Amino acid sequence: MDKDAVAEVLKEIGVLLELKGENPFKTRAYVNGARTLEGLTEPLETLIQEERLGEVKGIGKALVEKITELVETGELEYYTNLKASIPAGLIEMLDVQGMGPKKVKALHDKLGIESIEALEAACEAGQVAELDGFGKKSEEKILESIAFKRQHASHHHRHKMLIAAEPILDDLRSHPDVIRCDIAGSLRRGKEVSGDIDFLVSAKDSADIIEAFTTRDGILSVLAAGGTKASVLLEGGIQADLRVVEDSEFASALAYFTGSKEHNIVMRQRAIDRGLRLNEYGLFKSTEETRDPELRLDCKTEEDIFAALDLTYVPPELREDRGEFDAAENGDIPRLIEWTDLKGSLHNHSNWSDGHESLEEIAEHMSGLGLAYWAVTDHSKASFQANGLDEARVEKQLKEIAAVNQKLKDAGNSFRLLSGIEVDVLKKGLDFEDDLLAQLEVVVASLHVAGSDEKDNTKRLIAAAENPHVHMLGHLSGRLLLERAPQKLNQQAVIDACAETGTWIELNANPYRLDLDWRHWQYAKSRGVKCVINCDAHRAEHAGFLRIGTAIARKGWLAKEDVVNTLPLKQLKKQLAKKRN
DNA sequence: GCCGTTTTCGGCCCGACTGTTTTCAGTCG
Repeated sequence: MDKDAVAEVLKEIGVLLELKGENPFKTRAYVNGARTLEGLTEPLETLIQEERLGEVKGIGKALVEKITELVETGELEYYTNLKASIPAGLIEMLDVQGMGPKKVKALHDKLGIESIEALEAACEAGQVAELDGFGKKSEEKILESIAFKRQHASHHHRHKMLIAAEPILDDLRSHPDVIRCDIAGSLRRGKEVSGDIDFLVSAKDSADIIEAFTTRDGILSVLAAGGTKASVLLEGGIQADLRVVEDSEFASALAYFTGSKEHNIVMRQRAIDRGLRLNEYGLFKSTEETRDPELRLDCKTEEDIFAALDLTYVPPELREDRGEFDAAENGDIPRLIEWTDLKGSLHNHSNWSDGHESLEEIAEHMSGLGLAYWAVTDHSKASFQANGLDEARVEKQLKEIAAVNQKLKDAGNSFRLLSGIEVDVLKKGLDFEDDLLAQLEVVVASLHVAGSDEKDNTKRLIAAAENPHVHMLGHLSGRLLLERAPQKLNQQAVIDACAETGTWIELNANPYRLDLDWRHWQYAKSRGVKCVINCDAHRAEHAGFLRIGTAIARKGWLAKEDVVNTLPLKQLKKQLAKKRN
């Protein structure tokens, strides 16, 4: 079992223990352990073999034993027994608004409720309101939440959130009463999916801002509206929250509402260690509960707060308690990549396979955006459903790309199309022979049809990485966010193979993929593996994915020099030639 | 369950809100 699968088991143990009513700090220890595993920059197998796993902070004796059992046998008796003792439906019930472990447990103990359906029926029958700690209102809220969950997905892809959020942000910023305004929450942290959009505003007077926010076009319903906060439901079932604060509180409120929760916990502990207290209202010279302005340190910006806690600034994308505190203490926070650093994309499609535009149209559009190059990597013949190219069509397309480039050159335009292929990684090997691949400037190898055997899938991808003509692996895990889980695969083993062979790994910037996942990039970077942020564009407007992919790369701690397609064309070509030599 | 030059036991982040309560437990972010 690989470390991600182990982490998933530990997280589930945490949830199960909560439902059992275990000590909350014990449940947290499991969740912390899971997150620690995800962030390891050394292979888990090595740590186990060398008996160094227990030296990792957050992993003690009990977790070492359990993790070792999982890695070595793929199973864990403790987990199997725990799972068997708790009905699966209880976990699902935690997703209902207002339902936490205690309430789920009470409903199970007293009414024998084990599923959302049973919960709904009990509410409708009025049984829930009879219980201690519940009432008529609880019953109504539970029914409302179940209905809402059925109608709307609980999370939304990043591009949908940005499209919904940015016009609102613009309007808030142009409101005369608004002093400062920003998006907070997971959207600001660059997360691949978010549950809601958080807006933070500082203003002298909040009433008019709340009014404007709750009455704008495109709002399905107002969920709550008070003096300083409001929640609305936008079209598409997206929830948006607004919080208005005093300008003197803006920095601490922005830090607080940006999170993550885990990051905030460490920040507050650092404050305590220095005899201070940090909350959303400020950083105070007191360890007692206070909002006294006299005791408040003057922090106008988030930078000031970090500085007061002896840290350099931590960009929002890194605030996940995955090593940012050590780095910020030592001045080792990298200068993260900006999307304007990118010069092109190396995995894209045209109307030769399942893309929308012709080669000429693509060149015109991408050149117009100010990019320097754009690789055309249509599907190979095994992807029949996508109109994949056979050998003869590849040869023909090569000539057409040369013709388009000649035209650009004659017109004095330095933009270039690069020839290429997204070659299928099949059970028997790559879909094309080496001599054909050698003729193409960019070769992306992608596993489109994975088997059910983890070892076999892993082996196939490692073999692809070992091919000297393959520059990079495309959308490694094959996941579709909120739709399809990753393929059965030992991603760490594939990353190791890429490190050894000098193969790049794509960060597929399609908002449904964002694959390789940001959680793996710190490890890949530590092994010296280079990243390529690719649009996997099927339409010209997909060039905009570069911005989303960059947010994920930043979350993975990547700097400009870690990403190959920040290079100008000449240097990129040199790097492309490197592996083949 | 984890952690520790003030500790191997007794801590473990913080505040608001909600609905249920006469003072608070549970949930949420």
